[in-house]
Amino acid sequence: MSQNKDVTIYDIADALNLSTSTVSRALKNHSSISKKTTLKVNEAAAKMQYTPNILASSLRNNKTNTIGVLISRINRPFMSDLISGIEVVAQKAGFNVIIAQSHDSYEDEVNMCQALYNSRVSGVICSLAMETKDTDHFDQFRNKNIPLVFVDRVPKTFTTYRVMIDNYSAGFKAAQHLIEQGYTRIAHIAGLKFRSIYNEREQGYRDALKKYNLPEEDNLIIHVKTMSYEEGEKAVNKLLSLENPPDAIFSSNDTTAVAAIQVAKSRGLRIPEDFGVIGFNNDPISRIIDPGLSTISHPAYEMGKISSKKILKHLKKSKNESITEISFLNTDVIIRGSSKRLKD
Amino acid sequence: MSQNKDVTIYDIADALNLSTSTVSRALKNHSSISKKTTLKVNEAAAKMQYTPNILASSLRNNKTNTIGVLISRINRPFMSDLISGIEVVAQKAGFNVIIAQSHDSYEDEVNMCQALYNSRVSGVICSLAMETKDTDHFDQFRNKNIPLVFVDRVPKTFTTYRVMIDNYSAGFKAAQHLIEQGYTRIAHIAGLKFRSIYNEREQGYRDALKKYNLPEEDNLIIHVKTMSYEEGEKAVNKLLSLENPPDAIFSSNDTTAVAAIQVAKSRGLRIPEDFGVIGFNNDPISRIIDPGLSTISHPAYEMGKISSKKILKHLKKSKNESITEISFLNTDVIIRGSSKRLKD
DNA sequence: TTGTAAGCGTTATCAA
DNA sequence: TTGATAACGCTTACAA
Repeated sequence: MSQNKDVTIYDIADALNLSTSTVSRALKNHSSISKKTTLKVNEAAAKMQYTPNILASSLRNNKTNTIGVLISRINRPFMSDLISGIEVVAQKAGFNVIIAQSHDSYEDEVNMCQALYNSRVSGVICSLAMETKDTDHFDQFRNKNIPLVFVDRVPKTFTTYRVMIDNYSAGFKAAQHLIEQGYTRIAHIAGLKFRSIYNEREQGYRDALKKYNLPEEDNLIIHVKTMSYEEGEKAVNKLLSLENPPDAIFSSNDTTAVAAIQVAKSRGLRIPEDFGVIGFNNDPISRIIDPGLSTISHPAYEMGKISSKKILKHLKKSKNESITEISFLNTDVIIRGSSKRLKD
Repeated sequence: MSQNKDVTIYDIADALNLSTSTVSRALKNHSSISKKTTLKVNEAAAKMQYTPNILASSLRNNKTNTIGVLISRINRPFMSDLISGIEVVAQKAGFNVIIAQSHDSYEDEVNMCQALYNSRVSGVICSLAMETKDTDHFDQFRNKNIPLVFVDRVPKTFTTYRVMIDNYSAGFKAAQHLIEQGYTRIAHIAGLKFRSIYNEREQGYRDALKKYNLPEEDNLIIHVKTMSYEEGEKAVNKLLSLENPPDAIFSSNDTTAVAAIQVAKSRGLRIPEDFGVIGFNNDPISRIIDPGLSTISHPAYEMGKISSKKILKHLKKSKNESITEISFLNTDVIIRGSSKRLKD
C-alpha cells in the first residue's frame, strides 16, 4: 500500500463538497469560516489523514520557516550546545533548522551559503570558518532582507546581528586571574590573528600584562591554526623548552589547555604549583581533567537561543530595516585546580 | 535595494527570447539543447544572478533532497559525531540535513516525526528517544516508501534499515575484560530494560559472568533512566555502600563511568587496584580523566555516514521495496588505566 | 532543437 | 460565509 498519493485539500474539498479555499481557511481556523464548517473540515482532515504540504505553502507564501545554520563542525562541544539552543527555540516556534558544516574551509562556507540561499531559508545563523576573511558571500542575504546572525566568530564589520561575548575583557580577566595567583611569566596560545575573537582575547591578555608591569614577550605567544590537541602539545612543548620558560599559560580554548596540562605533567611539573593553566570555553573535559581546568565560561546554549530569537523577532517585523545589533553575553572566570595557587 | 524579487527562469527566458522550458533544460545541460543556447543561458543566468528556487523544483518533482534527523539531543558527543557523519555524506550528494531533537521525550518525538513528514523529507534517520516504546508514528514513512534508518537506539522490530553495533557482544566483551583482569564482583549500571540496546548489553554482561562462574546478583545491577552524571554518582554510591560491595563496574555509558571513577576515588579507593571501571562510547572525556577510562568504542561518525548512504542508495532505486537490512559495525574494547590491573 | 501548456499543493484576491 | 481563479517557480509530456 505504499506510494499512494498524499491527501490534499482537493480531496477534502471533494469529499465535503466544498471549495479548496474554504478548506484551506478552515484548516487554519480562519474567522470567516463558520464553526460548523471548520469543525467538519478538521474532522475530515483527521479521518483522511491529511498532512499539509509545507513545500507548497512555502512556495506560495514565499517563506520557509526554516533557519539555516552554518558552522565549522557540529562535533565540538561549543558548537553542539549552540545548535541545541538554536533548535530548541526554533522548534517551539514551528521552525525547522537545517545544518551545514564549513569544516573551517572558506570554499565550503561559500558553497553552503549558496545552498542555504537556494533553499530559501528564512534566516541564517553563522559562525565563521577559521579561514574566512571576506564576507561577500553573505551579502545576498542582506540584499533580500533575510535576517543573518553571526555568532561567536563574527566578522569585524557587517550590518547585521551579532551574538558574542566580550572577548577582550575575557582575555584580560583570564590573564589577570593568573597574575593574581602569583604567576609572572605568562604564555598564550592564541588563534589566528585575523580572526577577531582570538585577536581580542590576545589584546586583553597583553593589556593585563601591561597593567601589572609584566613582560610581554612575543616568543611567549604562539598562534595556532586549528587549536587542536596536537597543536597544543606542540606549542606547549616549545614553550617549556625555552631557555626562560613560562610559569603559566592562557590557552584560547580548552582543548589546547588540556594538552598543556598533560604535557606539563609529563615533564614533571606540578600543577598548579609550578605551572598554572587557564583555558577557554568550559568544555565538559575541563571539569574532568585532574587537576580541574580553570577556564572562561562561554554560554553556547544561551547564545544559540538568543540567535534564534533574533531571527524570529526580525521576521515578525513588517518593516524592512538594515540592522546592526550586537548582543554581548556575560562570561565568568571559572577557577579550578589548574591555576589555584593561593589560598583564599 | 532589498526586497527586490528573485530572478526566475521567466526573467532569463524574457531576456533571451526563449521559452522557460528551454531555459530550464539549458540550466541542467540537457542533451536536447544546443551547445550554443546552453552556453548563452548559463551566461545570462550568471550575469543576472539567477538562483534556482529549490522549493518550486521540490514541489514539482515531489522530492526535497533533504534528510531529516531525529535524535534525543544534539549536544552529546555520540550524537554530534553521528550528525557530523550524516551531514558530510549528505552535503557531498547535494542533500540538506534538517535536525530535530526529541529530548528523549516520546511526545516530542511523535510531534517532530510529523513535522519532518510535513516537510516532505526524502529520508529519515532516527535514534529513538529513551521513552519510546511503540513506533507507530514511523509507519507513515514506510507507507510512502520514504527510507527510514534507525541508528543505535533501534526498535526491536520494524521493516526498515538499521545501523547499529552488536550490543550483546559488546556487553559480553566489557565484562569479560574485567573478569580477565581479576575482578570478581562486577556491578553494572544499565539503561532502561525495554530499550533493547541496553538490555542486550546487560545480557552480554550477565552471560559473561555466567560463563566464568561469577555470581550474578540483582543488587549489583542498577537501571538508570537518563544515564546522567548525577544518576551515575547516586548509583555508584549505593553500590559501594553495600555490605558486600563490588570490586568493579561496567557502565553502559562513559558519563556514568566517569562518575564511578570520581566517586570511587573520593571514597579512597585506588583505581584500578581496588576498583576497576569500564564505560561505553569512547567519549573524549574517557582519555582525559585520570586514570584513563577503559571503554567500548562506538563508531558514531561512521554510523552517521553509513546511515546517510543507506538513504541515498534507497532513493536511487526505482523499485519500491520494503526492506529489512541491518548493518552491524564493529566495536573494540579500549583498555586504559581504569581497568588494567594485570601486567601483560 | 525549441515551444506550449499543464500541473505540483497551497493561499490570497476578488466576487458572489 | 463561501467559491472561482490566479499565482508562487519549476519541470515535463507532447507538439512543432
